[in-house]
Amino acid sequence: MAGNTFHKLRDEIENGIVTGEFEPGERLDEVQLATRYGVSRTPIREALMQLSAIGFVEIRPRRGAVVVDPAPERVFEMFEVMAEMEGMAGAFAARRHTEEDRAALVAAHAQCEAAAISEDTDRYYYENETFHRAIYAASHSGFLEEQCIALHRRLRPYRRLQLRVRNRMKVSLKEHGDIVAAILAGDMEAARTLLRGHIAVQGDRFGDLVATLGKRDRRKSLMG
Amino acid sequence: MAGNTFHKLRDEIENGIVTGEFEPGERLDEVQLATRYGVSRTPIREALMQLSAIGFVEIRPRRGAVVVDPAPERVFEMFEVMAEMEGMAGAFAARRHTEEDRAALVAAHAQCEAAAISEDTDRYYYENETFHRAIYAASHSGFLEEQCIALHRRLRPYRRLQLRVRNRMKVSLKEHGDIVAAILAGDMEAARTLLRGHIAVQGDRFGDLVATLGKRDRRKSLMG
DNA sequence: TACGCCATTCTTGTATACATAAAGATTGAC
DNA sequence: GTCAATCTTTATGTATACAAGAATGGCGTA
Repeated sequence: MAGNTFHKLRDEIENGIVTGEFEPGERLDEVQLATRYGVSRTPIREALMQLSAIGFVEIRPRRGAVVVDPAPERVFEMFEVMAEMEGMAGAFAARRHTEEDRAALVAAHAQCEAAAISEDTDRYYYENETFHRAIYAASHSGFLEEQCIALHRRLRPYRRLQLRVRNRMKVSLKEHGDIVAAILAGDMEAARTLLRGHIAVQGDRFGDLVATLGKRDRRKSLMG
Repeated sequence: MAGNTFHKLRDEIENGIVTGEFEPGERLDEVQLATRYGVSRTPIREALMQLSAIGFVEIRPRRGAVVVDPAPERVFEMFEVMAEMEGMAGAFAARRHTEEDRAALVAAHAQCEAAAISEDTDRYYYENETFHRAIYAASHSGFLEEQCIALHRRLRPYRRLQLRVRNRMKVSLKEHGDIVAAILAGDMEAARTLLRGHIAVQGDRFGDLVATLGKRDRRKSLMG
């Protein structure tokens, strides 16, 4: 076994949470995970410790680890902060982007457009992520980039169905276009405002999120 | 031993890093820590795992844990993000503060003023933290509050001498006054801008930080 | 004397064993 | 029949044991 099993396990379990394999509120049994991954409890525990520090799981003393199941208000707060962080990244990008950043942004936007035209939501989801990461990179703040990526991952379980909403892809693409224009024009405040609005949970998307959270709560109450 | 030794150890070690007992770049020997705290290596490792997930320590495979020693640019980036996060909290606070928040803010500001008048930098440092936490609380975003507190802690090793700079306390107090006014007036953008400027590393403070980092780097190079 | 190779030692990473608290079941009393 | 108390069971928390990769020092050779 390579030197850093716990690191791989951390990624593995985190991925399971992010993709919804382990649902919010689900109990994470140490021995069960250990047998599943063919290791002992020790590296499993170390992985869970790391995940608890990031906020993916909660470890209650003597009662084991569960996937964090934040209250709806907390999820809204997280989206709210995400919106501001993206705005921040956009503002920095507008001020600091290089020629390469510009090319990457335009290319990522074009890929999103292609995905939107072919109405391939899965592909759009992927290209959308590339687009946003291009903005983070263009901010030229490695720290901000990391923070954005981390928060983005944490929110992924709550963003799953968003793009399947009617017309969301087209609206999203239009917003991307405006964002690219603002960044390339070096307009910090426009980039900030547009990105904030692009991410923010408001209008229809508010209802979508409520529906998602509602489903989750129903399931939870069924399970006791 | 109570059920959550690793949790206490995590706080203990994190505190050691924050207060400078464990300096950036310092190696954290597992058995050494274990004997020091009178426990086995297991909970020590679990604590270190958590600290590595937050970014306080770095665990290199098969080569142990060291206190993270970020490059100067990274420290600047962290301050930059901190400034924006504080601005965010201020903007939210301006919009959402309640009567109790208002009272807490005014009271915290008064305590800062008292500390400044008595020229007690240690006390001002403490009251200043209370003041900023009052702003986080007034943002009415538990998530943002947590993020701000966490980043604030991470930056503490680099903020140590800041208030001892000539006149910094008076300038800081003046800025606090303007910030309180903006928040109480409900002026989101003024609160944001003022707090951003209050935290940002610029002008004299840039030099102070460079000096601090310089000292650290010199030490590091002496140690190989 | 300097450089490189090998052996020893030390430390980390993982597994297992043991202690203990919480959850669940069973029995007894009212 | 229901509730409660106790015992059993199960899983977590910690310690210890073992395996294996780095670091270190010594030895030999150029």
